[in-house]
Amino acid sequence: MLKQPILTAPHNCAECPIRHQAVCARCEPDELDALEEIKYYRSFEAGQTVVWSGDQMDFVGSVVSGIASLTQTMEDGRTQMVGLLLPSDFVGRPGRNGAAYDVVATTNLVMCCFRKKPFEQIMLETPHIAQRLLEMTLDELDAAREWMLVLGRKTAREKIASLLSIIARRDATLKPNDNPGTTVFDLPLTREAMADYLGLTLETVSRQMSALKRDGVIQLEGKRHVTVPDLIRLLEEAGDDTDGGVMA
Amino acid sequence: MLKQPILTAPHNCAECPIRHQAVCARCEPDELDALEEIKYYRSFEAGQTVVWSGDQMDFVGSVVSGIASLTQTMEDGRTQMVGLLLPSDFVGRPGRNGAAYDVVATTNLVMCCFRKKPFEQIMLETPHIAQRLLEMTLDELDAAREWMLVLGRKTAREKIASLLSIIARRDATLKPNDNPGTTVFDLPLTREAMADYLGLTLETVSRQMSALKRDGVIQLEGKRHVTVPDLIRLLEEAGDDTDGGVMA
DNA sequence: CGTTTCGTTGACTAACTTCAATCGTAGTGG
DNA sequence: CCACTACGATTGAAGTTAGTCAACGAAACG
Repeated sequence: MLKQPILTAPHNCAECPIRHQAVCARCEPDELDALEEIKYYRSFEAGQTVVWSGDQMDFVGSVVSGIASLTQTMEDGRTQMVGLLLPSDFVGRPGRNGAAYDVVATTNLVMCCFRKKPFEQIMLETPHIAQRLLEMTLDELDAAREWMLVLGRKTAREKIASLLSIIARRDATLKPNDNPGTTVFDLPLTREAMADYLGLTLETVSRQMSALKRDGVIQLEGKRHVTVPDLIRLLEEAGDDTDGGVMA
Repeated sequence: MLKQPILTAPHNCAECPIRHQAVCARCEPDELDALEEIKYYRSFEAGQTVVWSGDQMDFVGSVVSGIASLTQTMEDGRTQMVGLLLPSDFVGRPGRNGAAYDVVATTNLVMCCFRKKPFEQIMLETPHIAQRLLEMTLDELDAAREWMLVLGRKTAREKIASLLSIIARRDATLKPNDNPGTTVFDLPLTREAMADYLGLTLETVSRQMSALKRDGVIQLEGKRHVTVPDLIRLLEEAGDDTDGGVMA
């Protein structure tokens, strides 16, 4: 595994990078104080498992930095990634004890955790938190459903293009546009993780990556560094509606 | 299309069949009164579209009786069902104007609708509603993620068995167990709808239904009436974890 | 410099789709 | 009442896509 720097946790909410996106986004100062009381940071190295499916889970929390994945595994070993957790995403389910999925750190990861019982209590008293959590959950549901279309109906090539689009779009909103139309990013996933996300084998992922490269849809430097010369072209390859409209 | 009786709407919340499962489940009498003010019933015939993806949606609501489906369609016509809405399920998203999916009545359908703006207002003032909606949304998210495993990793035969399991399990909880181990139900979906749900072609659905019948996993009378002599066997065919444990 | 991990590529196979013919039942109109 | 049609469903044969098995390549680590 490539050595990555271990990121350090912020010292308090004021300097927290996800302060205005996470479950605490709408909290007033006094509400934040209540959360500070029950919060602690945890760091994980790439590859570490944060929670095992079925295990007792005594905390909930937010991804502060790094990427984690939610995966389900069948008895015979087939696995499907069912969620990709980016900074500000929420982990855990208030009102339930056992974890439903494995949570694995895909990169080095810092999480802001809240002890579950007190968090549930605070949530009852703090509509701002419950409202924000509802909003985030609805967004996740939309993302999951969009992914169902990818898994159920798209070809291998379209699946790869869809995944790259998502990552490219996210990076495009994060970074200011240096070159208009051109997008550059590093894949945060191994070929195997991509395969688990897309319901493919890693060989098929590799082949389709090579095909997209051969056809000029993407450029690759090393295994992970991707350049997208024409984002519209990539979206067309993904089979998404591109004709000017806002994405669904 | 087979003629079905048009179901009539309940007259008030007290006699509503979904009173204790829907978004209003935890409401106090005075909270129900507020909802009664802004509610109205709508009926749809099997096959009718309730909402078109992208359209303005000026209401939210609950399925009272019947079944509806959420579907996404690509430009070239490929469609994927992304949700199956059963009685008590919630339709629409507070805080968003456009519908993200097509909502189609699969059977005759009665919905309890709330005008959207006032509903959003009531939700802000009524934690019982927001809490229940959060809980329901988390459940739907779990269902969507379970479905991602089905779509991404299961074989055609396992997919069919998974769908039958879900319907069988639902009917088993609804009806008291007449014959222990034996489950009987009517499929609420055409072969094409099953295919759209499972990310298959209708031919493959038909072939695998025949195969499951040939192998004695299910019995068929007509196209729709299904008998499952051994539910455990069906669950094994679905590839689900059956060894005594609680389902994930 | 060997070892490990991740990725690529090739040959072959299996699973599912596509195209097409046929069946059965329910509703329709002569 | 009975053909006629429409629709859903089934089945077969051929075609395509992605999976499987296997060898090899490249970079990083100790």
